[in-house]
Amino acid sequence: MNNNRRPTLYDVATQAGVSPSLVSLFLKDPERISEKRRNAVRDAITELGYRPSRAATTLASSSTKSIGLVIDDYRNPWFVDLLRGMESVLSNLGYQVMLADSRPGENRIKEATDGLLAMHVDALVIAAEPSDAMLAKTWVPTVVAGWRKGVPLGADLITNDDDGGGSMAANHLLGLGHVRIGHVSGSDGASAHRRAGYRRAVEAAGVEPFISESSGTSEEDGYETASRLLERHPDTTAIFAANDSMALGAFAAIKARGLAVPADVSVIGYDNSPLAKSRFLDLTSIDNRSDIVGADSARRLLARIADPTLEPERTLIEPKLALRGTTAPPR
Amino acid sequence: MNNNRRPTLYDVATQAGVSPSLVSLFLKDPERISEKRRNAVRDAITELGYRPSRAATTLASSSTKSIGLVIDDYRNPWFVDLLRGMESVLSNLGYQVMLADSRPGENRIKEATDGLLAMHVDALVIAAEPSDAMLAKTWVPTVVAGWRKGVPLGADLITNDDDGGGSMAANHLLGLGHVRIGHVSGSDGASAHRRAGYRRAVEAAGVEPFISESSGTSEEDGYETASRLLERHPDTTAIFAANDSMALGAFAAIKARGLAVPADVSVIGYDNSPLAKSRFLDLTSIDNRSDIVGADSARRLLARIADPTLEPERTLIEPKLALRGTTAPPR
DNA sequence: CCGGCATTTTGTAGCGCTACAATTTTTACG
DNA sequence: CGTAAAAATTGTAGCGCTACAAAATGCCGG
Repeated sequence: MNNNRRPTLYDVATQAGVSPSLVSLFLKDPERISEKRRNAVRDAITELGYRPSRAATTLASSSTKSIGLVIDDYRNPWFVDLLRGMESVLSNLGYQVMLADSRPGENRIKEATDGLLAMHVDALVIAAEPSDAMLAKTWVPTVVAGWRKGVPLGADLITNDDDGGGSMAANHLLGLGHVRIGHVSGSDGASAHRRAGYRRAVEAAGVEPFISESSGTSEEDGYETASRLLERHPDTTAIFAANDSMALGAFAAIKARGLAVPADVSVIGYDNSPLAKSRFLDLTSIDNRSDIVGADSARRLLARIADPTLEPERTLIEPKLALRGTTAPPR
Repeated sequence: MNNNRRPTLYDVATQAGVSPSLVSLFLKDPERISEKRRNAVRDAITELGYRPSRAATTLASSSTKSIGLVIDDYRNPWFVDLLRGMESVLSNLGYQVMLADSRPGENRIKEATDGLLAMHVDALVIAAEPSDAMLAKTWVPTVVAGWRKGVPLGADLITNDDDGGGSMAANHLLGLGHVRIGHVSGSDGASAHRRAGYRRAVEAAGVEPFISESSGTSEEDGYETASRLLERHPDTTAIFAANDSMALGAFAAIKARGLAVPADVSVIGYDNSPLAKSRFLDLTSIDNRSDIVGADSARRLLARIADPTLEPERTLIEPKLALRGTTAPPR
């Protein structure tokens, strides 16, 4: 760190003996200027340690080539797949993804969104529970990713088929021959859909649903809820947990009762998180394909940036079973 | 989304019947203007759906009240504690933290840093392996958080005492009465320090170190390395893993040999990650107190923002044992 | 060696905001 | 009431960059 002020494009221009416009041109596409000047400018930039000011660029140009992503919690790394999915279509086009989390527990999702909009993102992906008010005057194309309670105005919706995934989980257990299948459910919107799918599938098979509902979605919630379920239905041979963390809690509850997975009780989770993929846990799970959601969101947004008159759409992404070692036929 | 262009401060001023300066004043501190105008401005803002342009604010003012944080990988949620630690001291002061990851495997850490600097962050925390070149002309106060290989120029260093933590882990096991203590080590800088601490502690106790070194730091690496260790030293009664993920891998290796944790083999990890805290895994671990590193980094940066002539410092943060159920005396 | 055209380079005017000095309004008090 | 001091409000000049039209330069055949 040097005590002089940070160099500007004008400093570079002076140093290289060219006009500021030329430096600007260089920044946008070095190929467009003569080799002689190009070298001069490049050298000046290196020598001065110049870095363009994004603020100035943003202000002077209408597009920022960046897309905002609002997530609810960094601790829930499911968003990483979403992010990589977005980047897979955006990076080549020179777009950047900017991330903001909503500071869980503080309902800062509006603030997170505003922050991103304040940075002039060209478009927005909201992967958290949005409110209508938030979306009313966004001024940029927006997609809501994942299942959400509200039906937001003017935004595309790219949704994981949590309902279908719930059925898929239940059908997997039914297919293995289980008939006493409990469901450990959570409190969020996605859980509600997974629960509905589960219920539909077991009822279609003529089996009675056992649902134990929690007030949260954490491992601890999973533990308590699964304990309650096993208490009430000691003959349960399989548990479908609303997400992988809760499945881990269910493991703990099963272990606490002296039972084994999958010998006594099969367990299937949801999200196909790193947890599920772990060699030690080896948890059968439902993969909701966030990477595809991310890529689709990005494509949709690009389309709406190109043509803002496009009508909002709604897309459903099919989940996939990730078969591992925690589910087996009943004894 | 409305098709008109996004409103500016001038639109608000016109709508509220005041000067732009007044609106600017309102934005900085609503208390400083008369109640009458304050209401008029507030109403105009709501009605127009106005959001200040951060780019313009940044450009017009010298400080952006934001601090950049460069991490290596979003998938490794250890950074969350760091982030919260920073926020705990910064939020009250109106500072914001901006995050960028280095896109693991692409060595994009310079790009991440440049991106943050392009946004005019007032200061920088680098929680990834920095290169000297990167830091040469940063123009802003910088601290490097966590242990790193290089000795960077002009930056503060706030370091977890990984060496001390390694000793702490070994001493915990020695204290329980173990004498055949293996160490499953990883490939990064932090691992090297933890390894050195382990070695020092066991040698001081007159016990022979068994170290099995991996080429990575993942769960899979932990599995392979622990398997190798148990192969060579079947009488091992305790394993110290270089991080919690690798500890999970060690669990898998122990289970694969038909042994139990902690009855046959005790396991201690490092990082005190959510994984370790899990009720099911209940893993004894070393907490490297990233929250404190974050808070200290923030404080240090604030001091250097206030007085840029301050000399870089080096601080060591003491780790702490997080005692749980995977360590016990040997049979 | 020149016109005519393509290519490269430059000047000018903002983008939306804040700093700060200047001005106007309000308040306090003799 | 008048006036000085305090409080509230405003005008002006950039911050560092890009867009775009205008100017300069290079290149070609005749």
